[in-house]
Amino acid sequence: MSTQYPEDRLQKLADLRAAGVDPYPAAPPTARELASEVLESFDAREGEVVTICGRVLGRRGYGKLAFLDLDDISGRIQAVMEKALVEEGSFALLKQLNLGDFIEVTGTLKKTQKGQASVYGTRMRILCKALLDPPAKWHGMSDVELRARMRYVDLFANEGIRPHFLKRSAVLSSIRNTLAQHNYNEVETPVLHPIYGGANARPFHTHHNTLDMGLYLRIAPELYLKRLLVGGLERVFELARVFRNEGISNRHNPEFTMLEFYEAYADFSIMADRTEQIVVEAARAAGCEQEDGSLQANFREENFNLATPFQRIRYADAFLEHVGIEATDREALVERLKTEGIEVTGEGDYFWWKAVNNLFERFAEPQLRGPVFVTHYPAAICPLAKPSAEDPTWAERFEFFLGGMELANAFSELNDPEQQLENFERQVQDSDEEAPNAVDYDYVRALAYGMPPAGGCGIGIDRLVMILLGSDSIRDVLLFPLMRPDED
RNA sequence: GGGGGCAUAACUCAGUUGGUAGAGUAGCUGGCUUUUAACCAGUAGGUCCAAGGUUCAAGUCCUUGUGCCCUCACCA
Repeated sequence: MSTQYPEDRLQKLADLRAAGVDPYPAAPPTARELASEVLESFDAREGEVVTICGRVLGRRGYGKLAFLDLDDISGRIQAVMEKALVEEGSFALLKQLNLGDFIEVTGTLKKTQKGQASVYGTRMRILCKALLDPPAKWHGMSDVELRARMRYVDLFANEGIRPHFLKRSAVLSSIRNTLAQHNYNEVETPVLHPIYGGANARPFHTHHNTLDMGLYLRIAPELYLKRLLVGGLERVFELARVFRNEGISNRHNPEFTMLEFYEAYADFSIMADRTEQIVVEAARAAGCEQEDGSLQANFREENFNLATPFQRIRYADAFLEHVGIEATDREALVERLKTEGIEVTGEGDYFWWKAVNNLFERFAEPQLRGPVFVTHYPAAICPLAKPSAEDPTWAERFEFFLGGMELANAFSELNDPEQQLENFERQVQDSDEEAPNAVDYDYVRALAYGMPPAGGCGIGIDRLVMILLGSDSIRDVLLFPLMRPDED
């Protein structure tokens, strides 16, 4: 990107400075009011003098009269600059004004002849001179690549984008509120991990110079959060940015936000209750509430009713329904795996169930529109979950599906250090390159000091926001999705 | 990584059969005291993504590369 600016802009800058006007004044404006607040109370306040600050996004100029549209976080208000009314020098500033500039207007609240509530300026001050033109006012900036690369332009040039992203903020606040209701504490754990774990994913590598130490960007905060349970922090959560060195798609970004929360003396079914509440409150915060009080999300031309309680079905039942075979019918499964071309890549339960789960993902998951909790996953593929007491074939685990996507994953946390060590060692032997690279012995030692029985849950926040806001692509809910560098 | 598509002015887009590059908006100059996509007149603005190739002639056809989008695979 060159730093060539249009000559006329540079000329205006020079003219302003020659006239003793600072195009980038330092002093913050005082007693500034928001556009929408002024407009809401306009009738009662007509005749009052107010000060408005904002970006000029519209201008309709006449010889001795100009209408300016000022845009701020709250909305838009029209300023009218009438030569007869403004103080010496302010009107001349209009000559140097461009769309995109930030200005401060002080003036009287008054309606125009057409009845539009406006600020009739008596004084105008340039707060920031823009050197580049905003996009065409009518079409805005619609190229998806440009919008993502230059989100700073997208946000002011396209209507509805700021409210859209503010809804994501509202969802995050709502999540914090919901967890606070249950006495959770927000914590921060390391992003730089010497050993990566807590999920199956390829990590990003990095390096610390002074310690001459290889590090990974975390793929999940899970193992650190559970160390906190060992330490006696009974209810903790982290809104964690995590990093996975994998493909990019309309539902994958290399860095994304995962909520993980852990609760001592709880189990996976309590985590399902929490998840349900978090999703419902988030939907309310995102504006999914309808006139009849119901919560509806429209995602990819499909409607999802978020009425509680959400459906809960067992993995084995869903498996039978959609795959057509009992998940424990080994003979029939061997046949089916063969016809589907799914290989069992090793000896033992883990590899067997991995292959079986492949069938589940292929045939059952696409049918799970949600909201639905699928419970009791095969224990062999749940290295961090506690096996069910009634039948250790199944783990106390659920995955939550909504909009055809897996949104959450939770279990009763495994707190048997010897079992955990065994699971870790088996994972490391797995030839799968996404499996953890080394046994986290420190985590096993932590468990050996005793971790209370607990439930834990992870929710993919970006995907939740996609569904609640009806965004087809994860890039539409990320302010700055990862892009290849574009030399221009 | 496989398959398909797109790339032209700051922005949004036209560009015919291969024949000298176009519009609207924004910008600039001038006019205008009630507009709200203001209007009127004038003016300026281009590495047609990049590099090759075919051709008398390429924005247009071919090859390769780059970026983005869609889709499949992997994942959350």
